[in-house]
This record gives sequence, C-alpha cells and structure tokens, in this order.
Amino acid sequence: MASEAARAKRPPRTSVWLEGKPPGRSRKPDPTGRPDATGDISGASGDSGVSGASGESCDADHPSGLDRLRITAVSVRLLDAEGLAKFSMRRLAGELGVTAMSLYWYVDTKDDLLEMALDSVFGEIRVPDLTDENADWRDQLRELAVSYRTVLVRHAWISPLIGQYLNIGPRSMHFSSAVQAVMRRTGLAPSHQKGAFSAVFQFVYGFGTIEGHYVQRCAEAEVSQDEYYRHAMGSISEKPEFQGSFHQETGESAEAGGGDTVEEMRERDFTFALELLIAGIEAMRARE
Amino acid sequence: MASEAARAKRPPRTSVWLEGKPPGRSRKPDPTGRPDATGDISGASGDSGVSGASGESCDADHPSGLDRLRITAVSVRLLDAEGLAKFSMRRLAGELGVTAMSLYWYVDTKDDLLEMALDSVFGEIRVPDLTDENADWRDQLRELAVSYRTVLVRHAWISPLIGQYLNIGPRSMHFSSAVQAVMRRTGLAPSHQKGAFSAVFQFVYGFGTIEGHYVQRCAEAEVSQDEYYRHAMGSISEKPEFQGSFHQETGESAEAGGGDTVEEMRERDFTFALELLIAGIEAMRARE
DNA sequence: ACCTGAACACCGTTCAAGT
DNA sequence: ACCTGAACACCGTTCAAGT
Repeated sequence: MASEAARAKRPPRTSVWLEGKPPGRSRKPDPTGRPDATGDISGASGDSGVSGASGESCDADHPSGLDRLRITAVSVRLLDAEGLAKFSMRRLAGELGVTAMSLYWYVDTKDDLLEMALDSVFGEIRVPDLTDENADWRDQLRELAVSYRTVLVRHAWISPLIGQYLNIGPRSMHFSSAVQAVMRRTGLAPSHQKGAFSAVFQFVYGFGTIEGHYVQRCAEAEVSQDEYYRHAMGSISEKPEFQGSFHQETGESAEAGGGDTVEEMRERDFTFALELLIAGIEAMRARE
Repeated sequence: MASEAARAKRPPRTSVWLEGKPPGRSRKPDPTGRPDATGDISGASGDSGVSGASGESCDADHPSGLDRLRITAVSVRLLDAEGLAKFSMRRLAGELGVTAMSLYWYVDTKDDLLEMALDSVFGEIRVPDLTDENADWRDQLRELAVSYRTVLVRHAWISPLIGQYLNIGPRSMHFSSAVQAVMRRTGLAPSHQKGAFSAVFQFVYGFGTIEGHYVQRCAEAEVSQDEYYRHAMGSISEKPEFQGSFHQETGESAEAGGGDTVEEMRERDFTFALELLIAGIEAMRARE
C-alpha cells in the first residue's frame, strides 16, 4: 500500500515487438534496419577492440551511420565484453561515436534496446531440419538443447533478460516454434507437451545460466575454471556450515571422483540430465 | 582487449560469506545480528505499509536500532514490494530512517547486502525430514521442488541473484545439502546424482523464474493473470511472425483446450514436468 | 562505535534547440 | 530527418568529519 499513484508516466511497458498498440505516441518512421533483419552476428566473439567512431555507412539521412541494425550489433558486442551491469546508453553511444541522446531517435528506452539485442542472439540457435520426417525427435531435441545452452554461455547477459521480457521477437518465436514442433513428434498427448517442453528447456535455461555466469566470473578474476573451483572449495571448507557436501554450481566433487576438470564434469552432468529428460518423456508417453 | 587494466580497485569480489580472506581490509567488529541468525521473516508478505523510522531496539551503540538482521529483513520487504530494479541503498536507508552512508558501517557493498537478503529467503524453503528412513524419496523431492518454486515466485527478485552469486550462505547450503541427501536415496550411482540434481532443480529454477516474473508483471499492470494473457495473446496474433503456436511463458493455449485459467494450466504443467523428471530418474537408474 | 554531509563519477530520460 | 547540450532526478561509494 505504498502511496505511488501519482507517477504513472507510461503504461508499464510490454515489449518492443508490441509497439504501436497505443498509436498516439510520436513514432519514428521505421528507420532502416528494422530488427526483423538484425543480421547474423553469430560467432562475433572474436573481433575484440571495440573500435570507436568508424562511421562507414552514412548517407544524407544518417550522418552518423546509425541504424537499429548497427546499434543492436554493437550492443551485443559490448554486452558480451563487459556484461549487463556495465552496459549503459552513454557507454554504447560512445562506442558508436555519438551522444547518448542520438540513440533515442532509434529506440524508445533502454529496455527496448535490450529486447532487440536479446532477440538477435536467439538467432544464433541452430534449429534442426523440421521437414525431415525420418529424423529422430530425440536427436532434434538434443540439438536444440545443446545449441540453446551454447548461446546462454556465450552471452551470459541474456539470462536475466529472458526472465524479464516476453521473448516474442521473431527469432525467439522461431526457436520456440521449433521446440514445439519437436515436442509434437515425441508422441506425448498434446496436453502434456507444454509440461515436457518446460522440463527440458527450463532445465537448459537454468543450467546454461549458472554455467555462463561461472565462466564469466573466472574470466573476470583471470583464473582458469579449475583454479577458481579449487579456490572457492578451499574457502568454503573452512567454514563451520560445511558438512561434507554441496557443490552447487561448479561441477561436483573435483578431486573426489578423479582427475577430471570442471568442464569435463559439467559436460557429463549436462549429457546425463538431458538423457534423463528424454527417458522421462518416453516413460510418461508409455503411461498415457 | 579493452584497455581497462588501470582500474582494478578491488579484487573481483566473491561472496559475503567468504569475507576475511584478504585480512588487510579494515573489517568491522562483527556488529550484532550476524546473518547466520537472520531470523525468520517467512511469510512476511502481508504486513504492508513499509513504515518509516520506527526505531524500536536502539541502545547506546546502535542509536538508530540498526543491525544486519534488521537491514536484511527490511531489504527483503522492499525487494518484494518494489522489485530489484527499484531497490537502492538510498531507498533502503530512507526506509530505515537513516542516511545511505550509515549502511556502509554494516555492509561493504550493495552486493553483500543482496547476498544476505538472498540467503535469508532461502531459509523459507521447507526441507523434509531427512532422518525418516521409510520416507519415499519421490515425496521428499516433490516437497523440495514445490517449496523452492513457491519461494521463487514469492520473491521474484532472487532469480537473477541466484545466477549471479555463489549461493554459499548458511541457508542456501542447508537447502542444497537437503537436495543432495534426497538424491542419494534415489538409487542412482553417485556419479550420476549431480546430473539428476541439475535436471530437477534447474528446471524448477527456470519455471519459478518465468512464473514469478509473470505474476509480478500482472500485478504491476494491475490486471489479472488471465487478462494479461488474453491481452498479450491478442497483440501477438496480429503480427506476421505468428504462425499458429508459441505460448512461451504464460501457460499454453488458454481458450483452446478449455476454460482453464492460466494458473490451472501452469499447475498442471509443473506437476507433469516434475513427474516426468521422477520417471526419468527411475528409468536411468534401471539402465545403470 | 556509530552516523552524517559533501562530493565524485556515474546513471536513464526529456526537451528545446540546432543542422 | 537526424543529432545535440543542458538539465532533472536519480545511482553506489569514499572520505573526512561529527557525536
């Protein structure tokens, strides 16, 4: 019952992809590079350097060579390099060689921008050939799950955004329709497909989220994943609460089982969990 | 390769729970209310009002009645009420009737504070009686999963924090040891227990995250969950990308199947997914 | 031992003004 | 049509100073 009635500036915002519902707002006339065609910046990780004002494609109407496509691409690069916390409109503008206010010509809010960046990386998920009638749905499910996980780890910043936005951009939709198409082929009753969908992809989401953050944390601390693991392990075991077991996010007892690396263990766990889920689908189908 | 070598102020921060590792820092002498005993603020949702300076328990050394316990409790209340985005040190201080700088006597950074708040709500998860030898591990797993989900929905702000921090506070550890104890009782080989653990609890994490955010979004927009669903549904189906299916986070085809509410569908999906996971564990155990 | 004021280096966003 | 400067209302955090 906090008294905050007198500040309803905008209606609570839904999604960039749903803009134009209240058509009163002075909308911009669709500047070049509608994010429907954000361009494949797929494995863009390598090209470091984050170059400054490079103004290549600038014509009369775009003196700074700005458009949604370029803004989105540079946003992704910046988010990959420095994380969501350090990403700001001013920082992005600097990278693009303009002032922060210029961005507001192309985008209504920072949230809109992030939603665009999010959808653009969803385009990196490889989708299996859905027209192949002979393909095994298990293989298709594995491919989607592995690819989704890869994207979550490569772009750790998307995790909180996936939880926050509606994820109804064109690429997000393409991905989720593919998943549903595969679910239809499992043989599960339609009323159960959504539950099974959830089981598999919420698992991948959670797994990729933790993994991605761990990887980033190690990179920031400039230590290997194994070093970080041993460090945290050592610190924790000195605490009184330590009662012989835990291993939340790293990857289970490192030195206990054998000389495996964190990455090997994680790989095993992911694979096993995925097979468990497939076995679960088969078991539930048999019960129907 | 961004040139940011000359700003390494602090080492990248690991966790409040690991403080004192580099013992150089001028640590405060353990003010009353160590978060190990943060107190049960369990179902604290109801008591609205967020009262201002109420200074009840103030003695000579705590003129404002401040301590980690109270700070944590009020943080949770504020985070529940207004979300992570609006939570600030200044806002919290205002609520406690002090200036923002006072908080830094009790806490090193905002991150430390959030980690404490996070661990405190982990204390709300109900843990089954692990000493009962006759209990079915399936029931214990269900209880843990349902309770974890409830907490994720009640405190939607914890989702990004769980991904961000190490979750090694006393209450988090208690929860994860409980989960591991249950996993040991499944009959799975020890080397597979972590994978199965992941499958189940990453699923719950993902599910609870999306659900929690959806619930909060509806609350902010001041519409019912069904209204919000129909609204989003309507907007989406006007788009060209709409190709007959999607239903990412809401709860599947609302009016398609029957007159079910969003909440009923979500309940069914969660239950089915959980049974799928249990069936998966059983199937994998049989294969070993 | 605890708390504060002033200050630093940031934010997102608006708005009137420039070209 | 596109871009900017100045301004508003915020941030987290430090540090010297108060009691």
